[in-house]
Amino acid sequence: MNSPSKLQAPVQPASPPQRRAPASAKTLQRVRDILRAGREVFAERGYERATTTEIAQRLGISEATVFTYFHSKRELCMRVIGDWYDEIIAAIEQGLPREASVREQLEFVVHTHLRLFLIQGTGLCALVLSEGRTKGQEFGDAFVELQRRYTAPLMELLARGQASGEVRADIPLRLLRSLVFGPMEHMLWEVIIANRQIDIDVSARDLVALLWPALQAPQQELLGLRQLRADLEAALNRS
Amino acid sequence: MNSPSKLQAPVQPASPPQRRAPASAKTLQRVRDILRAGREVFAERGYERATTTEIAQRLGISEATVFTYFHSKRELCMRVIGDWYDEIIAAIEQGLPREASVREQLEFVVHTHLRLFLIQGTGLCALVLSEGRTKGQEFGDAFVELQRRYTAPLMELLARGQASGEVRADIPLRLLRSLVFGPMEHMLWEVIIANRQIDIDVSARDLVALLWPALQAPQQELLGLRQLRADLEAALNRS
Amino acid sequence: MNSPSKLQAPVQPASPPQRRAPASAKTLQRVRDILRAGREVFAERGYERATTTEIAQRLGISEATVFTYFHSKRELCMRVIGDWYDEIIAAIEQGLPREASVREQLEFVVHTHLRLFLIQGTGLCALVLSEGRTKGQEFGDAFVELQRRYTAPLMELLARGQASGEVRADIPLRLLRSLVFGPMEHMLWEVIIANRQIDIDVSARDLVALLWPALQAPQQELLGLRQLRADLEAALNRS
Amino acid sequence: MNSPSKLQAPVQPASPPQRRAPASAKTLQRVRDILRAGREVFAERGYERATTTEIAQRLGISEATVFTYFHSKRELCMRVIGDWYDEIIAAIEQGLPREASVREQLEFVVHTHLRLFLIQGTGLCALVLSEGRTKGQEFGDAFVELQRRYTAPLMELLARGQASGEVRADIPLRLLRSLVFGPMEHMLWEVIIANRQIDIDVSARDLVALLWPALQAPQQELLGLRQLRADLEAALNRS
DNA sequence: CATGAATGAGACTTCATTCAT
DNA sequence: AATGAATGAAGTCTCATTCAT
Repeated sequence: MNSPSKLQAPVQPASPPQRRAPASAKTLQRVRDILRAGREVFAERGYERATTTEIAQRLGISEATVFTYFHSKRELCMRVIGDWYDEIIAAIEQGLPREASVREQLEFVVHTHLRLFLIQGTGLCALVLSEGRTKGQEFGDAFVELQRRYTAPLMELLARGQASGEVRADIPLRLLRSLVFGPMEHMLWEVIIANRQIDIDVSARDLVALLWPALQAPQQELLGLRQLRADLEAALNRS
Repeated sequence: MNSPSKLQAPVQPASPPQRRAPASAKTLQRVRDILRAGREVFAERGYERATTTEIAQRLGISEATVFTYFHSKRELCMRVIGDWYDEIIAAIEQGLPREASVREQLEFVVHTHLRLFLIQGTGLCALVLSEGRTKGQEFGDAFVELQRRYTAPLMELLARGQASGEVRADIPLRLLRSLVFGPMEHMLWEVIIANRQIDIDVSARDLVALLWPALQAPQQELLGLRQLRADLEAALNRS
Repeated sequence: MNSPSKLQAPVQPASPPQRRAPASAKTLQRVRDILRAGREVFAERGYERATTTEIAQRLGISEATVFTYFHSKRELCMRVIGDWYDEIIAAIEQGLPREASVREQLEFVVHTHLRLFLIQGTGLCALVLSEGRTKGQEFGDAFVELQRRYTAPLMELLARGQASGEVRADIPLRLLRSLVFGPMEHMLWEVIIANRQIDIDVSARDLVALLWPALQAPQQELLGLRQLRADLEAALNRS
Repeated sequence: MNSPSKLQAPVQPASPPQRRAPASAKTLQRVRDILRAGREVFAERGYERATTTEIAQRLGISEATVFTYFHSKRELCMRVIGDWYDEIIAAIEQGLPREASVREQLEFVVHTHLRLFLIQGTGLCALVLSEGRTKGQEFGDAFVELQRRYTAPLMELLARGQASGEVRADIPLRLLRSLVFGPMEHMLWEVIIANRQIDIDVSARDLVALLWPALQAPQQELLGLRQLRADLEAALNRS
């Protein structure tokens, strides 16, 4: 949680005597409250249709109080997005079963993404999608870095897979990444637009099963399975 | 209105607001002009940041004239999106080499999508993405139908592939569709956000090459081996 | 009237086919109305305390209408000030009795300034004074040019006086200008702050009578004696 | 409060808000600090653009503390202006070389004014100029008295000059005062608006030299200089 | 005494939309 | 049909000021 993103100050004061404002417990709570309400409203409405009035109303505070803690609507939105990214990144980095096979790790990554997006993320996902386009202006510049960190765990995983031979190496990593994230986001998109519910566990398993042949080295799967059968037969003979 | 799609007319623009009028050539041209300018502005700015003022200015006409032909900004935007969908659908339906192999047809579909999206569609894509979320309100309801028609050619293609044995039949069509559209959209997304240029021909070919192994029917030996492996895993889990 | 100040578009369309908008009579009247109300309010309240709300209220129009004709409060204020300067400049340039003696012309300049300032200008004078300080930012840059044009008639007059021998030439023009404008503004200042009324005709005549000895070329005997005195003082300082 | 001026205390700061309190040294220091910071900020920004936040920040204290010692922003500003006036008045009253000639005293007055204005006063000068206009409301009433005390030394000086025959008596004192203060302020104004630097010593001497002929009784200068030459010749003959 | 925290009031500005001509 | 003109409604943001601790 709260890895050192350039976008935001950590909500938990990791190092106390760090900045000028000691950030009292009360202040911290207010910041958290506003971020929570802001996340809700931005997720529900998108940036333009979200209003600072509504964010304040949900907390039962004055609009001016929101601006006491965040200089602008834009800054608040950036913090909301940054925090959300950080949560996802932290959840994956901390939970990744690094000892398991590449395929199992891949399943974990996909499952975690689907889960976090679906809990509250659909709106935020759309928020990032629509606001990221204001590229080169206010948002967007910071988004590229967030996006990089966001996809880093998967990229490393795929690179390790390539090194170990579990993942085909004749395709650029970037394309492989699109192969994984793309369908995932498309599924989410369908969930959003068609308001259809899905079973996260099942969907994650199915998606990886579907992708896996494409990620493996050609014939690799076949070779692996033949080896498995041979091993099994040998084991049976030994027993 | 009285057009194939519930939202708009694909090639022959819809009748003017009053269906009493015979839709003179002049009126038709005005509607087309406004739709063209509207598409530009909505694509560049997104719904909220687009202004009717700018749309009128690009045509050198009065803002009020826009409202003579469209009841509201919202209606205009819907028509813009609807027309754009229709264009893509028509381009694919008309150009699809139905005699070629499924793989070749798939390549055509992917290539056409990438091309149309990248010409002017990135903005419109983001527009749909962000506005589609106003679900249950004004947009959104109509989008589901558009989405259905939009993905229909690919769905039919995949269905034919399954029937002919060229595409595996053990996976729901919907998942296969995500497998194709997902990476495609993800690539586009990278193009937008990172401002990176891609070669459409190469990208389309690479993407299909990558996807093909996952779409193909597994060979018989593979199927058997996979079943074996699944049985083993289940047994181990039970023990 | 409406000399080509860089600050404003002429209110009367001097050259009809000049800009895109033909500036209809109605529009021109609105612009004039807003400028009039704006001049009143800015003069009464100063820039910061003037509100666009009040300007609109005085005209019985919506606040939005004000912004239809002026992009911002700041732009409106600049136009107000620019127009006012132009009026003063035009009044002096057109009324100056160029055939009369320098002293009579000087009296005309002083009288005109006092008159125009006192009719409505006191507030505007203070406005320029207080807003000009935001130098190097928004205002101020344009003010230097306005100030130059504003003082140009007097400067030329003094220069002509120097050339003809009616005004002493041994003092920089700039200092002479301060000698004329300074007391004039100070009188105005007293009028404003002490709310005292003055007789413009009398005041103008008195002021010029007072200044004239200081502006005239010193007589020869005086010059020699002054030199003597200066030499003595220098010698004393050296001893 | 209980100070010479109705507005403030010149050297010993006024008592704290509650006159019950004995005005501890600590309290006095606080008041002085706030007045100092307030003077800076009001001078730099003008009344409206100055914020209590910035004043508190410059002292590293809470905004609320400012309001512990001053009831309102307005009151603080009045005290700031009053203190500044008192400083100028005190500097002139204490330094005036009453034994020297009227002309030399005049030079001292002009020099002192220029000096004090240019050190920090330009901003305060503009502050008074712009805020004095809120006549009849909060400021303004007290300003008349300040203005009177502020110009008193010069008025007395001119009156003495008239009595001694060194200054012409056929012109109202008030007009003579404008003749002195006017150009002085106009010079300052140019310094502010054009950001031009001047040499105070030189400027003061030049200005008085320029003004002196106008202040003298007609022919007075000539008479004075002739007397000087006669005295000199007599002295030389005696030596 | 000092202040952290909160806020009411109000400012400027934008924009889709209407209507008389 | 086309538009010039006007505006209601709403939004973001600022700041002096208050009050409990």
